[in-house]
Amino acid sequence: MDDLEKYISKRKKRSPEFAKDFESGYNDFKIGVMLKQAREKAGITQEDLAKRLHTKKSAISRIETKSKDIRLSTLEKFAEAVGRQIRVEII
Amino acid sequence: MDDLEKYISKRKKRSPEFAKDFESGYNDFKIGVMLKQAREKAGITQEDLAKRLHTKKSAISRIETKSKDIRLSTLEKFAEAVGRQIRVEII
DNA sequence: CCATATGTTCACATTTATGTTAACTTGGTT
DNA sequence: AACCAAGTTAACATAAATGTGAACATATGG
Repeated sequence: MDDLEKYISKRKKRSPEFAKDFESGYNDFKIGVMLKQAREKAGITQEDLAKRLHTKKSAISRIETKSKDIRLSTLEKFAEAVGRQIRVEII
Repeated sequence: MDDLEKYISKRKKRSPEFAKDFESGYNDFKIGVMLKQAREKAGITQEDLAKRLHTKKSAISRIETKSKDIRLSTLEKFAEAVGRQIRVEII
């Protein structure tokens, strides 16, 4: 069980709401968690990231915790701002 | 050079507009091309697909040819409707 | 403890993807 | 040619992501 799965499992226990959304919807909650971890790994705060993306920390927080859907362009900008990249495959 | 690259190369030659957008923007044009190929490989028409997604063929066409951005949920629904799946990675 | 940095949540504004209809084009068939 | 299926494009409506500011919460160091 990797970091991502551990985090999700922990958060599910704390929040039945999160668990429900996570199971039922698309994988966007997972994406939020992945993005949060990518940012933390890069060692930057939400506010720093917000500045790089010319937005606000509240928007970053929303993406990482509450958003149920996200645009591909947002995903790409976020990833690039933390020094990463997005790969999308149709499998 | 695989099918996707061949198609893109051909379309670039025909349309400088497409070439420009394709190079500069995010990879959403590529996504459109990938989705189109996935649909064709599944052997269904835009209209059939539109029905499966409870939308119209014009919306499908727009996604495949003109859209510069797309929601993750739309991507996932499209892929599922042609019997495929989306994988998103942060690399 | 207090203070400060970091993150969350809410409400409303704005932007933009998507829904929808209709007209048009293209490609193939007879 | 005329016909038909499939795809494209444009215009406008609607829904939803994102922008923005403020208030609140939660850490974390002094």
